Amino acid sequence: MPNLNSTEFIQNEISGLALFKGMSKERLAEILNGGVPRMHKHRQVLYHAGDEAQSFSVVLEGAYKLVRPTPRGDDLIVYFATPGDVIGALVMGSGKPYPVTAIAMGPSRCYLIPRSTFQKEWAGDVLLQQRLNAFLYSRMSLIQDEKTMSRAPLHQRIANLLLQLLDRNTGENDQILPLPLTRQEIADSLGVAVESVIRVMSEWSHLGMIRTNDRHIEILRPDQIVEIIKES
Amino acid sequence: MPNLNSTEFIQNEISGLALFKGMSKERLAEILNGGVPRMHKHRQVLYHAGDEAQSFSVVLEGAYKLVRPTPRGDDLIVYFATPGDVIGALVMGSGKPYPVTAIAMGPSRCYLIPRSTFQKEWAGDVLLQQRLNAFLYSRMSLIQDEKTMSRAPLHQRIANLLLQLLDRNTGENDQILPLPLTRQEIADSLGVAVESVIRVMSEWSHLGMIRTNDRHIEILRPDQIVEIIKES
DNA sequence: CGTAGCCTTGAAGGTGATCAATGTTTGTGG
DNA sequence: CCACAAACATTGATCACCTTCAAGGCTACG
Repeated sequence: MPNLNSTEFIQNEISGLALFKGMSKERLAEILNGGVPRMHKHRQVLYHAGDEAQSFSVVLEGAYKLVRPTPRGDDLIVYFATPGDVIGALVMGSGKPYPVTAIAMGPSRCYLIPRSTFQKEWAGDVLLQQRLNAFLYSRMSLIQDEKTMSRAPLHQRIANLLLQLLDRNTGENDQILPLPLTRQEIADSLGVAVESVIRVMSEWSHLGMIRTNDRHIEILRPDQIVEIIKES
Repeated sequence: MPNLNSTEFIQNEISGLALFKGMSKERLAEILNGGVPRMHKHRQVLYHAGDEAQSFSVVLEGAYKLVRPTPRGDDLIVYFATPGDVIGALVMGSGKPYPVTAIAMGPSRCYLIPRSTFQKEWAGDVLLQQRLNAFLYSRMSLIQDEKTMSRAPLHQRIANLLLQLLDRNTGENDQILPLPLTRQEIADSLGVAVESVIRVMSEWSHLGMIRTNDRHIEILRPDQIVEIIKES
């Protein structure tokens, strides 16, 4: 950890994100006005569904899951947010409460920006609006992709999810999923029972296609996983 | 049908939509520049998934379904677009081909605007971008709502869909769904088999909860449908 | 008046859910 | 550092729900 002025150091880090590409230092300072970095421990809650939406965040490190409670007790995971993602920003414009709960997956870090800054600086900035649009659009595409497989057998849907997440990998170690993931979370993301997920993935483990080490899933044979999706 | 100058008449009609609320006549003319009204017959295709995205549309009358082909032969419906909706606009910014196929449900009418107008007038307009954002956001909410019910029994998911669509009703006849809908389309929207949908809805028909007349579904007992979603 | 699209019904079968019990790892506090 | 709790992974048995396949009827429309 370099021992820099905290605010300045973080602004340097943030300026590298796609969301802020090509913006001047001065503009960036306005856009981030009033923001603070925040650390979260594993399973710590950033905000609850139903809370008044008073801030939004840029993910810097680790990962957060966006979760919706279901009528039954169990949760449904709507999105996995990884570094560079913005969470909670989409609701800023509407004046409604948060629609989902955000929970850290492993130790994570984000930059938390007050709602007032959104209204003053973000809402009227065409470029930012365009980029938020692009985020929303890609999230929608992911959901639709998965929905398209709703009639496919479970092993295909799991394979699809793993590959989706693997695609987010940046740089080195491109065989390990970029976020710690339990079988329960995979099940919650697909809307199926844990046991079903376990049965599928246990088989893959025995076949040597994947390996799990403390919630970190390694894809040993991506080619075989791809094959699973394609088969009849 | 009043016999007015076509362009002017339609601009009058369009100016009433939420998307363009509060815009001046002059600005509206710029925004709609190069656009043409277009009629579609039942089942006629507005554009195909994979086609180069050269235009987008505002729905004026009737309805369009946005469809994704699945690996198997069958289709999956990702959205029902009704009057006031914009379709194809979200992909304009990305330079990619259309991600879905748009098909008219019953005789329908839309206003088709060239991509160039989007780039010249829409992309740089903060207000329009905000409103497109809001559209995207509400579509996302609908999909998530439905995904939240993925583990619920089928009759609850069908009930949820019907109520979602009933909510779009504008004014009179608030018991009849605002678009002609086949059982096949309900099945394609939920990602289940037609026969399953039929079995559920036939029972409801016999119980007098719904009634179907040439693809127009009437909800006779909304209260009972609501009850179904809540039970256990 | 025939075809195409849509609806219906029945029988058989499979996939994944549920329930229950147990093992394993991680994290916490004395 | 140990003990205990909590979270996570696993396995088996049973069963319900939905799918699939097949056959037939109804209605709209050219």
